[in-house]
Amino acid sequence: MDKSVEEKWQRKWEEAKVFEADPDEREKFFITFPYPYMNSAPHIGHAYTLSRVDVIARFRRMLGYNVLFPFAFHATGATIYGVAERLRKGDEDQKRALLVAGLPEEEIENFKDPVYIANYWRRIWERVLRKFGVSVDWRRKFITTEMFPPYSKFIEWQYLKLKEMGYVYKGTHPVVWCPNCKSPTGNADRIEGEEARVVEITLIKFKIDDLVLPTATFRPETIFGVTNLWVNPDHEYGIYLLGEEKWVLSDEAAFKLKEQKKDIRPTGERIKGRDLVGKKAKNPVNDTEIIILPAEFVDPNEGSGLVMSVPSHAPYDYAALLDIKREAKKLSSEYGIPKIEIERIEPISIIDLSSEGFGEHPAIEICAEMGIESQREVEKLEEATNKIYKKEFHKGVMKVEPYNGIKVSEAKVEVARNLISSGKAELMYDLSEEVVCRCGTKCHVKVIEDQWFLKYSDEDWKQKVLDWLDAMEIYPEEARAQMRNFVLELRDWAFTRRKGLGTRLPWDKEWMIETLSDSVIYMAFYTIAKHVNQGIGAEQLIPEVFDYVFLGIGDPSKVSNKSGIPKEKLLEMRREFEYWYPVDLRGSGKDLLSNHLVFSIYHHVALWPIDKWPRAYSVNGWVLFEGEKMSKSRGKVINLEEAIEKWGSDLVRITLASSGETLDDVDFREENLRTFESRLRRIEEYIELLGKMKGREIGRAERYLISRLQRNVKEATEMLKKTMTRSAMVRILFNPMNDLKWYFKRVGGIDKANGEVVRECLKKIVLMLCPYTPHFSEEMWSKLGGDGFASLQKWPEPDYSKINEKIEEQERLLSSLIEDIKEIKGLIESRGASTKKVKIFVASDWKYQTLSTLREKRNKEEVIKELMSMEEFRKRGMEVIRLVERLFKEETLPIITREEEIEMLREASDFISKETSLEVEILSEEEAKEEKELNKAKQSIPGRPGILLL
RNA sequence: GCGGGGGUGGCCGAGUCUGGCCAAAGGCGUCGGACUUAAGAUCCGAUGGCGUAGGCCUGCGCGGGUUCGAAUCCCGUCCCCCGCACCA
Repeated sequence: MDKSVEEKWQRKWEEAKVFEADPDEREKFFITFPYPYMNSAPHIGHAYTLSRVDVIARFRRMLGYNVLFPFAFHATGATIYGVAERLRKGDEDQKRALLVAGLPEEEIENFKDPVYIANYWRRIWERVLRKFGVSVDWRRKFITTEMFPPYSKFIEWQYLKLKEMGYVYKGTHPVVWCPNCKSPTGNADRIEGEEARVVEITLIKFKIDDLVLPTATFRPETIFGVTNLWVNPDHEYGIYLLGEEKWVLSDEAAFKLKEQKKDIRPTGERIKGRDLVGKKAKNPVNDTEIIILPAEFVDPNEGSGLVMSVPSHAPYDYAALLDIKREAKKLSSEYGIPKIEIERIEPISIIDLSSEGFGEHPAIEICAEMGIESQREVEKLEEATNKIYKKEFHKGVMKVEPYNGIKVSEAKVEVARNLISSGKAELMYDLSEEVVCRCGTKCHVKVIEDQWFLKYSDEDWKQKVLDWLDAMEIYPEEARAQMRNFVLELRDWAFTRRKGLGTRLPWDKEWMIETLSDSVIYMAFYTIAKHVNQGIGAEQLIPEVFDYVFLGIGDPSKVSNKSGIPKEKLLEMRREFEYWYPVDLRGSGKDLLSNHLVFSIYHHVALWPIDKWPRAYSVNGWVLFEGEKMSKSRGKVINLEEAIEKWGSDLVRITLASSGETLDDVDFREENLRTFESRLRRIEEYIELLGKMKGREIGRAERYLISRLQRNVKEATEMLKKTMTRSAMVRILFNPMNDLKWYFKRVGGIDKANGEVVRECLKKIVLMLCPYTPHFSEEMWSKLGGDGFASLQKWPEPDYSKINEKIEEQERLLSSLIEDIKEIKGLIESRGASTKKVKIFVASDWKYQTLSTLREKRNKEEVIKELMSMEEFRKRGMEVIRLVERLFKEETLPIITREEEIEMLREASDFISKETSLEVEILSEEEAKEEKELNKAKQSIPGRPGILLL
């Protein structure tokens, strides 16, 4: 599509303010796209979701809705801020990344200012989106953060509201922390340990008098099976004060605990691991004396640096025990432990795993099975540990009091809770694997204090969200379950950050409201953004204004006095909000499924009554380019503006919007784009050829074409209502084009086609394409002599009365007849014979009678009985029965009558002749004479005449 | 680990809820033909295998089962993808 043509229509739309939406008497449709983050230019990934949203917006507009599609820009968060900061520090990698992404060199200096960055991309976004032809009402644009103070006022109002309602509280929580960057380290900020998670470890306090030996474990329930403790003899431990208690800890563990806000102080005393060996500690659950033994597998970096030994259920412990026993003599002399103390250690079985075929000591069994004999067989031990851990966790049952009979998975939680609450254990956080920050520093878990939380765990609140999730429309349907489960698992949300751009928490200015939390209800802001942009100052946007406009609380005169906003304006804003809200459809990528979209429901549910909650969500997958994942790091992101320059907006739009409609990722391929290009070109050709189409008749072929078109219109309409932009495309473009092709062939050439019928057909196709290819459609619409903008035409209404099942069936029968003839012809000719003529025998009348009897009865015996009661059938005997048997196998019985079939074939005989290059003769079964003819004629059934090739 | 979703023809992708019209829509690709000096584009046709008459065989991850009949329902099994919070 010619670029200048696209620009022409964009200009015309703008001049005519086609997409500026204000309240009126029509039914409204409010559609939104999550505002994009301003750290890059739009790429085809954005454009995919965007094209789908715009298709729906334009479709709804054509359906007669007053459609509002606004747009805004998101700048909240630490990413933009981080880019600027890294540039200020002279980070070359950052600079290179920006240049690779296409940023002009001279902008680098400017990019040291985060506000500049956001504004820079924002200008580009708006420019590109206009080129993309999205039907946005730009009067309502805005950007988040304190860059645009009215927005901050809006956010402040929201959080004051939530606090008032008791949904906000202050607490602590653990994060993965980089001590160098002094900030939490998200998955994307890590060179190592992207999958790492914060895990909870129980530190169980064994004691030697008042000295605490905390052993770290993931399996607190095994405390009942402890036979000894393990210490690394070569390691030096420190003695720390934890509150009132004296703890033996590796220094690493002490550091971790300190970062986790435990009250921990060094005493300066040190103790060697080997000095602990042979000592006896008390098991806190039963006061038994537990001997401390040396083991080299104990890693001071993990947990506390001390471990309890449960050889019955932990392969490592059993393997170490084997080592120890083997060297009992040596140990005895080295550490002065009586040999007997070592020899008499016996595994204590506490978990029943017989359901999995294990006996008393699963760890021993698996070690034997895998041939593990020493703690040095690390690889095997890891595998064995994993296996046993999983099996016991899922299938194991406790067999010691007071947990006898309880599943391990439950006992584990119980035991830990009881130990901790009775002061016999402490909770410690650790990482499931090592994490290294992008800056190269090793990370650990830090507990952040004074953090502000949104109480998403609140039962009533959560329940309301779940209920609404069941009630609202979600496309595709499978997204619903995902969101639902996310809500069920959702804990409280830490919604403030120390760093980045955003809006400050109004009552605690040290904190910024984080990026997902300031974007939950901003769709409401669109409804008034137009007025704000016309000159309402941030200082006028006092909470009372929002209370009134969004919630209808307060007296407009008083609010006007206090805020200085004219009362009329306030009333208008209120009316506008009432008119547009709620959001009718929010279309997004699947990345927002398990966060933003859910949070948005949460906040709507909290602040508004049910009639303002979001009506529908539509979610789609990512875009691959030529089968490959786009990735910023590899510089393989397809910039939207470049794509538009290269291919034109319409082709990019239609290719994207037609590429998918589910959560699966889609593939953007140039070859697909070329397909659309060729189909569009063909439409244009057909339009140009309209003058040559001289047919006047409305015959079978025309009725078929019209019927098929109506069917496609109907299906496309239904699909677009469900945001199925891909499935709809098949009905809008591919099917109709194939039908037209058939039609032209059927009537014997373009010049014989009925121009008026084709024109109507093309008009409908052009209009239905308009949401996808608005520029092209506008251009074709004017070529077709249509009035006004195609974008503002009425969406073709399916005319059910023109859907003609009979005609469709007849054309189907015709086409399969031709296929059959061709197949036979091919077979004959493949052996060198030639063909010249086809005789077509329409079935005898009694066969049609059989068919209609069959259709009424649907029961073989009855049908046969009834037919056999008639002399005419009886005399045919087996022939009738065979036919009934055969028809019974056909699931769809033709609805055609004999007369219709004959008429259809007569009418189409020239066509058949042309298609098969054979002379055609239509006969009835009774007209068959010689044996060859009789044989073939006999095979005829209704809808499927006998064929004889000569 | 927990949760969600999948495995369909050379590829992408419908169909699965509501079993039969499904050798399986649509698109891509491939092959043959037309056009062209040629290539490309475009158009026409074919595209699971076999087949001297419209048929037959195989087939929707794998193995079983239910049924007159299964891509569709049930059981088992293997494999793959996505999310899991301080990244937006």
